[in-house]
Amino acid sequence: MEQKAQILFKDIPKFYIVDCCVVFSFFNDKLHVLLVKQDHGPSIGMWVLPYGFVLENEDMDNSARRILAAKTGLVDTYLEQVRCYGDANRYPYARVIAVMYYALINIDDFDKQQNKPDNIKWFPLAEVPQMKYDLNEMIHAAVTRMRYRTMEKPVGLNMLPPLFTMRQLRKLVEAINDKPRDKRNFVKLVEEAYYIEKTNLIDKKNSKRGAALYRFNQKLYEQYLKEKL
Amino acid sequence: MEQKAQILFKDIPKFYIVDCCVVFSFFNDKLHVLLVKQDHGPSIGMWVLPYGFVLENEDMDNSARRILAAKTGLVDTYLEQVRCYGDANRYPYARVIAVMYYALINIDDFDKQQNKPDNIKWFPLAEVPQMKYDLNEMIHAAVTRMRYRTMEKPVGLNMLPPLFTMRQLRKLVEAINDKPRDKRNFVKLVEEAYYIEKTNLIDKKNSKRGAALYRFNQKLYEQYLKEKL
DNA sequence: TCAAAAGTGTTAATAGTACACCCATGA
DNA sequence: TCATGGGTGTACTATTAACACTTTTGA
Repeated sequence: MEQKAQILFKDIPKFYIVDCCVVFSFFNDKLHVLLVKQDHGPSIGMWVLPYGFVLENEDMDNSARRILAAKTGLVDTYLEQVRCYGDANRYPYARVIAVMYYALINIDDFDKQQNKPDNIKWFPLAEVPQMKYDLNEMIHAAVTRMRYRTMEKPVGLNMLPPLFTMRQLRKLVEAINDKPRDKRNFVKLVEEAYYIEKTNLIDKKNSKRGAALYRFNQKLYEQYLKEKL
Repeated sequence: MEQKAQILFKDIPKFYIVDCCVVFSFFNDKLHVLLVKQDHGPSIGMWVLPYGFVLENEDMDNSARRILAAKTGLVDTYLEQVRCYGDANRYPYARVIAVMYYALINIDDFDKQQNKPDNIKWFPLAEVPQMKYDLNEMIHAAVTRMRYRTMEKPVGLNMLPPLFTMRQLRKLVEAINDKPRDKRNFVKLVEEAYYIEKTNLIDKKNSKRGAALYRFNQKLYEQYLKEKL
């Protein structure tokens, strides 16, 4: 294989590749994005997206998972590639092609982690600072894609704990779409999505009266998908 | 810059990058995809997507345009990146990362071109052959994205001539969504999208009575977008 | 006892779907 | 004169949006 490749790929240029992650979480009724303060290199002191080089023999998606785990400690997170940024001059120090992913994580899982890097910080989406290169554009593209995907599939639940109240869910949807929802209409909407099942459990942390806890049911979701056809 | 890069990027692996194009056109009331019969290399004789290596100092999108122009002769085509395929073993002869685009072209413009390569062929979408690697998956992803995009923006018109009849437009939409439309309801839909303006011109090629020709009006479209807010 | 969040139905407006006949023309 | 595709309106259904009061309970 190596010899064949040498003939076929003679004089073909090669490129550095980085995976960039736009990591979303939800708390204080707001979407947040995780940024990293650079501690070396030409952007030292600047906020950037978590990134890392793709390695030899490493699937590109796995590379993104590795980079994500390095900053958050989390594995098995929801991760989706958005697109690739390949302009010749996007990064001034070398030709580096960036493949951008977004991840959806539950902030409780993140908070539980030990030994988190101290150069990371959650920014509310509306307060993300101006960054270098095309990083702000990346976040914008990630938000757009995430919005679309959360309408199409219930992946937004990755930003909530396994048990959540109707209020939490509504606030999440409001934050994702940056638009308030009528409380009663929202309940009806969720009831139609019957794969979000009401449990007998009551959350007493956020109200005196207590609120019913709901959870995602995978089996019911598969049934729901079949019925929708 | 080169010296700095040598320090920063010491021991970082580099990769070959190809752009792949899923080229769509519309004729005989069907969507078609352009495939290329390989005339060299390990897949000789097989149908593949038009592809080519990204060059040094070439923006990745421009690379896709160059590749597209080589097969179709067309410039200024509608082109959108879909995503990047980066599994370590996706291509067995070397680590090659593919960035996939789709293009929408008007078949009349294509047919007008001189000196077209003779190893290319239009396949109706339903008759695309089984191909090597992840190429069929790429087409599927391109169709999905193209469907979504054509609902969101009138980019599907790139597959019609500048002047088109209501029937052509309806057949195009039917082909894109693989679903028939009621003729009368469709007219109402297009009338609401008032940026598709009726001209005084009549097409007599496809019917004895003659059919009104419509065209896209960019100014009206911008106005429409403003009003939609 | 009262503040704070939970829970709960009905009506109006809008958007989408179903459906069938006459028209103009060239062959 | 007739076969072919062009053109047109109305009624029904489904979906979405608007809207306000009562309940529970811990502090």
